Amino acid sequence: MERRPSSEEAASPQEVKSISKASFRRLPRYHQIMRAFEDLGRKYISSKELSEILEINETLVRKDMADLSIRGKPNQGYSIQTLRQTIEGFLGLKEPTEALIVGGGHLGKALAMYPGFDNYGLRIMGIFDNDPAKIGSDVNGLIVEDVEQLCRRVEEKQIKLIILCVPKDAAQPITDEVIACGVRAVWNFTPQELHVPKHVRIRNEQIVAGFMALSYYLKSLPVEEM
Amino acid sequence: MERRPSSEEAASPQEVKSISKASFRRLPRYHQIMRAFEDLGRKYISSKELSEILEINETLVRKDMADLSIRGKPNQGYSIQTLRQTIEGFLGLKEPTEALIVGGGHLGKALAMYPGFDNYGLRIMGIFDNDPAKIGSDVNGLIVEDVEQLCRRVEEKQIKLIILCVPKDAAQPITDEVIACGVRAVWNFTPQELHVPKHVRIRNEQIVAGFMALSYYLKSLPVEEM
DNA sequence: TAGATTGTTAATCGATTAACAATC
DNA sequence: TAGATTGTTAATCGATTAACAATC
Repeated sequence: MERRPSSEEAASPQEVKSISKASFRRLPRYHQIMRAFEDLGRKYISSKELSEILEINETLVRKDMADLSIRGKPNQGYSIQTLRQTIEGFLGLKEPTEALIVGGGHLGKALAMYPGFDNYGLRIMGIFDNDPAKIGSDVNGLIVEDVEQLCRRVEEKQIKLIILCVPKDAAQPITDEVIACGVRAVWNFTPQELHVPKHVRIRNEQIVAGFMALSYYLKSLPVEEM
Repeated sequence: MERRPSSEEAASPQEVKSISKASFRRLPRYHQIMRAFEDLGRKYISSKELSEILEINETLVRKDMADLSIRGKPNQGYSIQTLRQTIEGFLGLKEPTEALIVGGGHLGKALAMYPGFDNYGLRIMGIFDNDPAKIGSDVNGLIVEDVEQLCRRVEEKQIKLIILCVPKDAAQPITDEVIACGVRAVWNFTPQELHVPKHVRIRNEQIVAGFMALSYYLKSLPVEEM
């Protein structure tokens, strides 16, 4: 019998034409929720349930599904597996992404050891520092290398992504250097604003931004509620 | 001579009535840029310059300033110091916020040692774990305490903010526990979606979300550019 | 079938941008 | 003064929501 796509078949990345910015930003949370529900053995989830977890409107969830070209089943909802796989396909999480970490401080080490990255195709291929005391030490099976070697390794392994965990002042020079060697994306954990050519993508993880939002909330609490 | 507010005087928090959500989200980046420019000794910055750094429209910058009740000087721009102080006042960064870290793994340690928090009034008052091997060890001058003591410390010190760096499965139970002891905000570094009462604010730092956005970009690069 | 749920269109809301007058 | 820049209003754009028909 000929195999036809079932109504809740995952859209391949190509099938997802375009997606709104706002919808794009919600994908990681959808993905995480799908993983949690899969662990619980659930097969379907309704837009109502999703909307309650994400604290957004039910219609918005259905709009997001439509953007992803995912079709649900009346009376049942959306296939959890399909939704997860569609997001993974769309974001390219099924193909591996090799990355190097620059900076062997606490944060760099914490990221090198983060066990979850595997699930998203992120492979940490090396970690670099300029401190002789750190060079040669073992981090989760990786040997810390001299940052002098960084560019060579980028070229050898055709690395496209750098994870930046260096002190602020080193951020821009290292970024310039690795871009010259072919890097296309920088995951920036420093508080430095980086300047890069148009073909390079930056993602700033300004850790302190999260605190600021909470501080605002805590400070504006009515006194009697404190 | 009577002191009158100069045209670029900082608005006190009360003076900033309300601010759009989108504008609120930009405050941390404005703040960071102001710090960098102060270090360089600059006094004023124009909306054009800011718009270029942030890659947003010039008018939007002026709208944000208006939201913050900050007035610029024609021909000069906005006072860097005023802008920084207004944001700090608005977000409550001038008053200290005491917090406890739960989880003494790599990430918990990295956060406990993060030197930048001081500048934002964030004071890490303790770090907790349930692993006997970690309890009693020193992290940046703090002694890791047994998580059994957590609630007691929250109450003693009237802690309102918890920084959560525990394994996924421990996230919800610990959250429930500290909320019962009076905590009002949770800075969640675990990938667990948390359920909390309405009066508690959550900030999720889903680390992996940043990677997903970069993965999408890298995977959708035209082949000849790879 | 009735009920639950999806899917889509039109209306609304909020954020951004264009245009231009006001100011130093 | 001319030029640079702010400040504000109206127009536009994009995202969200309400309403309701379609489906199992």
